[in-house]
Amino acid sequence: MRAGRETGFRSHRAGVSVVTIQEVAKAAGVSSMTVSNVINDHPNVRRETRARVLEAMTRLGYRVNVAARNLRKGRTGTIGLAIPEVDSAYYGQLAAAIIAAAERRDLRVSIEQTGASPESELDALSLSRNRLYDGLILSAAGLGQADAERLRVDHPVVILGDRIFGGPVDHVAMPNLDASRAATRHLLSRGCRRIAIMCGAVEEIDTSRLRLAGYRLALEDAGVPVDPALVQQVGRLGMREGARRAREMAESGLAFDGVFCVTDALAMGVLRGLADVGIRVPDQVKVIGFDNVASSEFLVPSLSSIDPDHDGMAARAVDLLIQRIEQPEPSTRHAEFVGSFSVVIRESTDG
Amino acid sequence: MRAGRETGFRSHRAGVSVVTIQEVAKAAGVSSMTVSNVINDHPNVRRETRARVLEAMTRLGYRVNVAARNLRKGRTGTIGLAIPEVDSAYYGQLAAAIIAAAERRDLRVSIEQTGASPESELDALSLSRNRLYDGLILSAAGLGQADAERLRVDHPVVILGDRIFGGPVDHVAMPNLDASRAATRHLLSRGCRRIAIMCGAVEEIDTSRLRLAGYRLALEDAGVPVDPALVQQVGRLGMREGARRAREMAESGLAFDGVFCVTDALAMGVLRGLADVGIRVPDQVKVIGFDNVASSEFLVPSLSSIDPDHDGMAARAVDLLIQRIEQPEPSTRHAEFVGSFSVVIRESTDG
DNA sequence: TTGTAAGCGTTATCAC
DNA sequence: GTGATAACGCTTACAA
Repeated sequence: MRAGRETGFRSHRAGVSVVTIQEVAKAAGVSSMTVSNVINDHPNVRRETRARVLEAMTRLGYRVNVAARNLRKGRTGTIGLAIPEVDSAYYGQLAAAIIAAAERRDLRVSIEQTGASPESELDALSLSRNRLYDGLILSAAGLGQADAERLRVDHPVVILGDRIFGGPVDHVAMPNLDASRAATRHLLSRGCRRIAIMCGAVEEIDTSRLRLAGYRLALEDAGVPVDPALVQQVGRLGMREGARRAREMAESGLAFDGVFCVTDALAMGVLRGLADVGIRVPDQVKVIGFDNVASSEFLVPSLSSIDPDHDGMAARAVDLLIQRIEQPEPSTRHAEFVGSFSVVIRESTDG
Repeated sequence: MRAGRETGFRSHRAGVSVVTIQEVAKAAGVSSMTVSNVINDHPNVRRETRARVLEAMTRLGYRVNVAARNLRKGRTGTIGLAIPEVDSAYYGQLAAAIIAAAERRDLRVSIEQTGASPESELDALSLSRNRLYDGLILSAAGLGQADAERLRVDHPVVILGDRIFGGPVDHVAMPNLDASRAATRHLLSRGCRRIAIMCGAVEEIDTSRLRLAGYRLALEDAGVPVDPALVQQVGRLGMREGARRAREMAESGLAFDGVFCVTDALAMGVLRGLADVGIRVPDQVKVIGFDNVASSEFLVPSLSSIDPDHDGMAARAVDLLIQRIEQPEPSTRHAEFVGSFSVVIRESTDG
């Protein structure tokens, strides 16, 4: 294991030597502390000394060992972001917003994919508690209200999403109810009276349940009866499911003149499914989605949608996490923040 | 800094105690080594001892300190994946494929966004060399052939992409030339004779240049002259640029009956742009993309595309990286792997 | 302005 | 099967 300590070299792997701060110090004729001070831009180093150290660092090819630094500092400068999938437009955009917000606060972000399983989400939590990250932003899709207590950890965590409210953690949520109500109201304002909603299962408190509630409120506001046949629940909130269900709805003879989809992915599928069966959007049926993913603007017809304030939510989540990291006051009450939204009107409802 | 060592508690942050292996050891009446052996599932621990240790661990709420372990082991069990953007369908799918491949090899993946800037890409490289990751898969978009030498590092790196060939690193590339030739040939086979290509600037060796070369070859194969007016270079390979340029092409009076777009994002934009000016796809113009992103199947019309073997490329990249990690033979020749592809025919070329 | 000493929490080594 | 010891490479605290 030891290989020529005297020579000033140690190796982890055959043939590859690792330069330490000590070796730089020896080469520059200073102590290791001075090297450390140079690395960390501490003021109390003479220009000349600094130059000598820097020269030695370059010459030897020195690289900090982040693991050692993290161990010593008890901080990593990195936060974890756990999302269900990296290959979805929505979570991609969310991740980009979080990265941007964290960067402004000099934090790195490490993205972790959970596949929406409760186990993986708890794993991510563990890793964070294991001091791999200074804190974790968890976009919960697998864990539910019943698991709220498991989030009672002595480590900074912010929950993003709609499955856990009032838990023992800070929480940033979407404006589900109001936004869905507005989306449905928009369809009503365009003359729709038989408005379907396409959502996921609503056993738990989650995105689908909240958005369904908004839909119902809007219909009640307008005095339009809620027809259970128009509540279409699908297994996954993806394009394939949206397309298939839209075709089924049309072929079953169900009468509808509008569809509110709880995600843009579903809505993209619906546009496709309606095209398959020759239903014209927006002439015969109007469609609105939720999330305003980047591609919605470029679909044919372009897709009306709810634009949630990704950037605002991301900034808030990062802020909350940083607060917890810097001042972990276990007794502090936990924040619940709900983002804002706007209705983006495009061709799919503009007929 | 020290807070009641006697009580068995130490704290990094006010009010938050951190349980160490030592404390578990004391509580279980064993040495810290035995605890370590239990944690790491070493065989040489008596069942009874193991039980006692596990009980103490649970009782005290022990969590490994990953930083300490990484420092001691010289390994992190994590590889870095540096991609230009996390909010693009293509890179999202690529990341998902890499994560899946790495998971099969018991490696975690940390995703890093570079924004396609050379500096960020070199940053990612540094972090990896700083032993934050065991190795790095770098999807280069900012660095070019001229920077190849900067990749000569004593640390495992695999380059993914088309901007650096024959560099001092392992390299996994797309089948650009053949696939573009096949895409163009497909348009020819559907009767197109005035085929435009939409690509990025081609100053350097990169995706656009290689795909343009494939396009030219296919035309030459078929004896169709290459009209420079049909080579449309745009600034970014995104939807917005595709849409704008398609409109401009149509409005300028340029005659074309097919468009080969070097990314599906461009192609989505083109479909939109052509719709804006009332050109019917595929009747008047046929369109084919490249990448076969998930949404292409659901567009109206659905988009023909080149399906690169993401999974195969991802698996290969991870394999190569693992080889380098496990047996860092600096002298080994560097591998160049080119993936396979298939042409996926959909409505946009099927008229 | 610079150096000394100690220790962050873990695991490899080797002795028992 | 278990334990004592010594690092891993770095930075905080304090002394010079």
